Amino acid sequence: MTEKEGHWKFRRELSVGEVAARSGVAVSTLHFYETKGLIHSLRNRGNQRRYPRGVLRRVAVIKVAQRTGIPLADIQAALSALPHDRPLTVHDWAALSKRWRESLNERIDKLTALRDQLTSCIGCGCLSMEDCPLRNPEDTLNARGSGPQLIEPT
Amino acid sequence: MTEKEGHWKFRRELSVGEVAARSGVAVSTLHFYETKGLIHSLRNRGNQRRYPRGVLRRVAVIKVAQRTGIPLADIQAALSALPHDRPLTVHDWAALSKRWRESLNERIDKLTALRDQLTSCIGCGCLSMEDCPLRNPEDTLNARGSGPQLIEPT
DNA sequence: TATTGACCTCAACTATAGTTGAGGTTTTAT
DNA sequence: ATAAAACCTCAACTATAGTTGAGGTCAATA
Repeated sequence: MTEKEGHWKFRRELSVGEVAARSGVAVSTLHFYETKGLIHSLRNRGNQRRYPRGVLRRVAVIKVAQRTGIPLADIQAALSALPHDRPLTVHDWAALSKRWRESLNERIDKLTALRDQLTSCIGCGCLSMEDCPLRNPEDTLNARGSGPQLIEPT
Repeated sequence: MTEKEGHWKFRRELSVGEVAARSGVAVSTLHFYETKGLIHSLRNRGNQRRYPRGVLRRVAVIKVAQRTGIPLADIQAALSALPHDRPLTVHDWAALSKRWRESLNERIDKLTALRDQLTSCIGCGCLSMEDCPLRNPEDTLNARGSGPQLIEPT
C-alpha cells in the first residue's frame, strides 16, 4: 500500500503481511518457516522483516512440495542446497519438482498396491499376521520364521 | 505361556503382552487405543487387562485402515458403530474395507491429478497464485475475482 | 500528533499418534 | 518363598505443522 521506500519501480522488499497476503499463508506460518530455515528475511531499522520478491516463489515451492507429501524438513534440506540469496530459477524449480514427482509417484504406487490388496482381501477378512498380505506387507515376519512375533518390534 | 486360567481349549482371554506380541503393536499402543475407544478390555482380579480373542482382528483392522490413511478418530467412529462385545465378522470387515477403499481411491485420484499437474508445470515454473493450477487447485481465488489474496484465509 | 494497524518475541497451546519413565502391584517361575 | 517378568496408572515427552495470545514496539494515517 505504501510507496514510502523509494519509487514503486525500485521497491523490491515486501513486509511479512504483504508476503502473507500474496502467498496465501498466514503471517505466523512465515515466522515458523523462518525458524525452520525454509525462508530468510532481512530486517529494516525497526527490526521488521523485509523479504526479497523471490520469497513468493519460495513459498509457492514449499506449498507445492507439501501437497506432494514431502515433510518440511526434507523441503528445507532441498532448498538449503540452493543459494538462499537469489530467487529460485526455473531451472531450480525443474530440478526440485522432478525429484518430488518421483517421490509422489512412489507414494501413488504404494497406495495403489495397497488398494489392490485391499480389494482382493475384502471378501476374505482373514487379516492373519502370518498369511495376509495386508498385515504383512514386506514379509518381515516370515524372514525369521513363523510363530508369535517378537515383543515390541522396531 | 501359562495354562493357569483353565484348560487351554477354553482359554479365550489374552493379556496385553500377548496381544502386543501377536498383533505386532506395542503394549503402550494398545493402552493408547483403549483410551481412544478403539479397543476394549476386561480386567482380571489383579486389574490387569484381559482381551477377548477378537481383539486381534480389531487391531488388524485398525492397522490396515491406518495404512490407507484413515485417521484414528474416523476408525474409532466406524468401529464404534459396531457392537464392541463380539468379534468383527467377515461381513463387518467387508463393509468397513469397502468404505475405506473408496477414500483410498479418492486419495489416489487426488495425488495422481497432482502428479499430472506437477509434470506439466515442471518446465513452466510460474507458480503464480492466480494462474498456476498447482498453486490454485480449487480455483478458490478466482471465485471472488482476482487481485491479492485476503489476509489469512481460512 | 495521536491513534490504529501492523509488526516484534516468546511461550504456550492445538492436533495426531504415539513413546518413555517413575513409582507401585501382580503374576509367573524357580 | 522369593525374585524376575509383566502389568498397572499417570504425567511428561517425541515429532510434525503450525496457531494463539501476552506484552510491547513500529509505522502509516487522520
